[in-house]
Amino acid sequence: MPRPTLWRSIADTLRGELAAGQYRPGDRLPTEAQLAARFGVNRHTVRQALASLAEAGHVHARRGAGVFVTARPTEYPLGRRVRFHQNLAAGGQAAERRMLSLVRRAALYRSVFPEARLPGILAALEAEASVTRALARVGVADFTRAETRLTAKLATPTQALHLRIRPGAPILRSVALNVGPGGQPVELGRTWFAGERVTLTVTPD
Amino acid sequence: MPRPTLWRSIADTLRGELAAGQYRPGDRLPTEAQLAARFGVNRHTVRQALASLAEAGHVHARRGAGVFVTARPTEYPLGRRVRFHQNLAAGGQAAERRMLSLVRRAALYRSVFPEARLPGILAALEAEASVTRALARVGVADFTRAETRLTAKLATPTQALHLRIRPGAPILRSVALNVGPGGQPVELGRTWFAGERVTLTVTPD
DNA sequence: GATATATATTTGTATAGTTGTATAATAATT
DNA sequence: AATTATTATACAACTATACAAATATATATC
Repeated sequence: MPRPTLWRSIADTLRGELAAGQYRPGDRLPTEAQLAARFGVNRHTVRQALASLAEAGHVHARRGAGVFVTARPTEYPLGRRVRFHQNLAAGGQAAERRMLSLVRRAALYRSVFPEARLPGILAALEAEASVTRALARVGVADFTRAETRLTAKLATPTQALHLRIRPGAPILRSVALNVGPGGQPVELGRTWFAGERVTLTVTPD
Repeated sequence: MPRPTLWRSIADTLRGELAAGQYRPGDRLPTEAQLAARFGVNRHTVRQALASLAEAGHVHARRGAGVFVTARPTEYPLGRRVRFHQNLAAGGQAAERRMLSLVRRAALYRSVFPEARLPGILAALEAEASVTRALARVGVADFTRAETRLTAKLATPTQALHLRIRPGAPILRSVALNVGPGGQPVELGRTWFAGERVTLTVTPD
């Protein structure tokens, strides 16, 4: 059993996204620099993860061009019972943006925006550092928290790195649904908190 | 009172320099090797000092990069109803009567009642199975939830036994403060949920 | 349109430095 | 004598930086 290192957990994440069909055969993966920013690690750490995927035959790199998903994935040694599910893109989940690289505090977040309902949201997010300001740019002047779901999880190595806690430490996952004035959902924000250092307080008010 | 050891005095020195503003939040400390040279000790002794500073949240280390001074955010303004704040291990519990009762489902709870303010509450609890009815017996006809605090923890073996999960699994701890009509606290209830099986949903209203 | 040419991107390689972990040995304390 | 603190050494994992090599893309030129 291999020790859980950073590059291994990154490789696992990418392998999972490949298996889920998030990248199709022949597709180009994000550049090493982009992946490094996404996971908040050095480019070499991503390279090690990619190297392990390449060794397993899942991807192959072309110098100067990029890293590509192998057309015919090699035989899965587990047999014919192994099936992978397509990632069912639920309604309006076209645009997804990760801002891991920007956050270096006691919380991690990832947001999903309905691009069909909010045209130009991606460009606005590129320009603005704040989600609120980006939403204002595309016409959503105000939004309120419609629902917050909370659950406890264990920190993955990558989460642990960014939250400055040890892997396996308890984290608090918050999934918040924000809606606009008309009640239409405008953002689905996931936030992870270091459970040992943070307390969430809910007051009726 | 901790014994005065080498690493403790080194930690004290560094903590003093941090407090004096010699290193600002975000700054990188000298490398462990440099600190070891400065104090004339082995690198491991410095590491022990740094570890204690890290545990206290003053610094955090990034493998390969260095040791950095932590910037501690104090509050997370996520909305009017939801606030996150640091868990400062504020003790200060008054004389309490404890009653442990266990539910054979996915949650454990333990309540604290102010006996001085609610004479006879113990007897009422003995007689009644419901906390609400017991409170009604001692004159608290109605009470409302004034505040709920949530945090993630790891299950102790005992909790794991009752929640039917494995020790070390993530659990969600909820501390709810219930107040009577006049705003006086009548119950402090702690509940543990199996984080892997339970999701708490917070909705306005 | 075709073809060079320049420029920016992207992967490959090399080197050095830093923290994390493991093991063992030595000195100090009780 | 036994436990704890400190030292010593070696290696693993990750970061930082720089540069080379191949590719992609736009631009200019014919």
